Amino acid sequence: MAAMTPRRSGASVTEAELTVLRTLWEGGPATVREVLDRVGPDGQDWAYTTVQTLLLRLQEKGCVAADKRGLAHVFRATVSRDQFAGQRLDEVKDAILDGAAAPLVLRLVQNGRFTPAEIAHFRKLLDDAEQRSRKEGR
Amino acid sequence: MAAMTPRRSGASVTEAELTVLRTLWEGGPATVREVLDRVGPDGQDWAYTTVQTLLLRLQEKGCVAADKRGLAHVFRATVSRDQFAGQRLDEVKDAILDGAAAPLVLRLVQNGRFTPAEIAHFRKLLDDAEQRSRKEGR
DNA sequence: CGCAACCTCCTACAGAATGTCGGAGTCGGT
DNA sequence: ACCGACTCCGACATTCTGTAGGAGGTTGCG
Repeated sequence: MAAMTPRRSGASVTEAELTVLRTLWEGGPATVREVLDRVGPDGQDWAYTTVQTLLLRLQEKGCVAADKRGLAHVFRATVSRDQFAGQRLDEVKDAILDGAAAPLVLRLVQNGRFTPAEIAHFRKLLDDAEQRSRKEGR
Repeated sequence: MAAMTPRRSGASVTEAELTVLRTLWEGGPATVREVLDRVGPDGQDWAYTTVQTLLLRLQEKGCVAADKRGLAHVFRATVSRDQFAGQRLDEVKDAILDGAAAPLVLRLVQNGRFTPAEIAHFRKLLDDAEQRSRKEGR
């Protein structure tokens, strides 16, 4: 019996890692200890090295980068929250819908709450999209 | 050192499982052997029981159901492709963006290609969304 | 100067998740 | 009774995840 084929290379940030990543998005760059302090109030009772490992793995996955400040490393997210969500979104779109975006837009717009400004923005984007499809249409 | 905390209850269909699920979406209900025949051309050289296991696990996860036809089971997806993608979408939205849908709509509409009909539909939905926000606004 | 307080790097490990079956037992037709 | 197709149950090698421990370097302070 053959063994499991190697897992996909890139992404796939885990739950715990995501928790850490979120603290960076929400509170900005931080050292291991700072992250530890940030998640503490949320019930995460991790050991110092646990946070460190998580940050390390996140670094290997390219989601965070570290700068030296004195002897400590200051970690910062290298992808914005929106970019990150966008990647995940594309994975869903491509892996499940073969790239079809319409069903997702549909759901999002039907269930979501948006500010008038956001709605106006979307209208504008739709105009652009319409232009694109018209232009490429012939 | 404590062990890993139990994984989230519901979803989380794996790669291999998704491959199987897709054959059901694309080719309709099928028996183990039929699924096997469907994935063969795509390079998947699985053993009969492998497909069976995948289908079984998918059943446990509630994504497919089986009906008896003679002695064989005919499996069918219990969630549509769109529903499934929608769930995944919501996971991304909630886990990463705390429920904010706007960034996702933005990306989707900016990068996607849509037919005039789809665009018209989206416009309509935006009108509805606007109504909702207006009504609830005061 | 020597120690306490921090930090980093490397290694470890238990349990769950995944991918992949094998084999025993059952059912229907020839 | 035998063959082929099916199902059910169990198994296992790897990898992934969560969670650390411990050795060893820095540094400010009494």
